[in-house]
Amino acid sequence: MQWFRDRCAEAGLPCTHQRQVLYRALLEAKDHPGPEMLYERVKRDIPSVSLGTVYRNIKTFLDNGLIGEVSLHHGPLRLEANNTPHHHLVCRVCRKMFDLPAEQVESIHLREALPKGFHLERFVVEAHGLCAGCAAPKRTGRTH
Amino acid sequence: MQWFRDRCAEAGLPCTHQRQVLYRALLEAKDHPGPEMLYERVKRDIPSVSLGTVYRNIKTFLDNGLIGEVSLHHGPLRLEANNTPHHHLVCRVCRKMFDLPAEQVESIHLREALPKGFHLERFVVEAHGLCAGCAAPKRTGRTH
DNA sequence: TGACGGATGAGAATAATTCTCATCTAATAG
DNA sequence: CTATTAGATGAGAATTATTCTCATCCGTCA
Ligand SMILES: [Mn+2]
Ligand SMILES: [Mn+2]
Ligand SMILES: [Zn+2]
Ligand SMILES: [Zn+2]
Repeated sequence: MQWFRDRCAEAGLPCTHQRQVLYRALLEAKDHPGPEMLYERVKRDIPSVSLGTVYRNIKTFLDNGLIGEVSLHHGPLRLEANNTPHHHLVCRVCRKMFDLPAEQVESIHLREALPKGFHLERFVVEAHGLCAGCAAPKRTGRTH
Repeated sequence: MQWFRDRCAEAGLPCTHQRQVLYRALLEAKDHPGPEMLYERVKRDIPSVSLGTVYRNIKTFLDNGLIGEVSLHHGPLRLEANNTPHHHLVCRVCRKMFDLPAEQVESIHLREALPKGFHLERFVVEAHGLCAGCAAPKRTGRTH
């Protein structure tokens, strides 16, 4: 939590009671919770907190790198008819996705066994980075 | 497309004009489109199609394995404070997620270079399967 | 302490998805 | 080829997820 207060100070973010409780809820969570779940947990300490504040601060924390999103794929469903085994390249900025044939990736190996009880079906690999468009250096001068 | 008609017959699904156009749109798409995008594309051929029909048939196709979802993570945002490098085990049924420390996965190697122009930042690995709860055999007898 | 810029709570607005129901149509039997 | 009918469709309401607006409040810094 001291780390949290320091990062708020660095980023020029007021360290409000709501923010501290929200961040602590996320620190203690082991279940990768979503906004509604965090709202419930924050409400235990601050019954008057609003859902809007939870969403607003989640976004603030993400923008400042205080917390992370579990996946680049939240939001609308995305689909494909391609049923050959393959992985994806994903642009972290525009979220375009490109196919990466499975045979192009060497098989995955673990150094230890998976936790007891989990029944593994397959490994999915995503290459995250910037697509050609998003990696291109900004044009000099006018931006439009 | 013949494959599509055969699979519809197998599954006992009427092979409607809407379904054929929707499936063809997905076959021809290389951009992993979402429901709104598919709706636009189907409307070119069937201007009267409704967005509800697009969503309904997407779900029908998914349930019957005719098409695939790109990721298990669409839907509400999920978050974590854990900023150590790590991957995840993901249950395909209940979508619970468990951490998998990065050092437990041997580094990823490609057999060919990535497509020109993509700037790789990191590989993300997901172990998909069934969690202990979802893998447990159904109790015999009553289901509740 | 006091001033003030950014944060908050309440609730409206928008986006994403699902549901309801009257009507229509693909599949099949005659 | 027509009649039958189970299931599909279009329209739009309902629900869920997220963002926005604004009057008021509070953490920070002088
Ligand atoms: Mn793909
Ligand atoms: Mn994690
Ligand atoms: Zn991009
Ligand atoms: Zn599960």
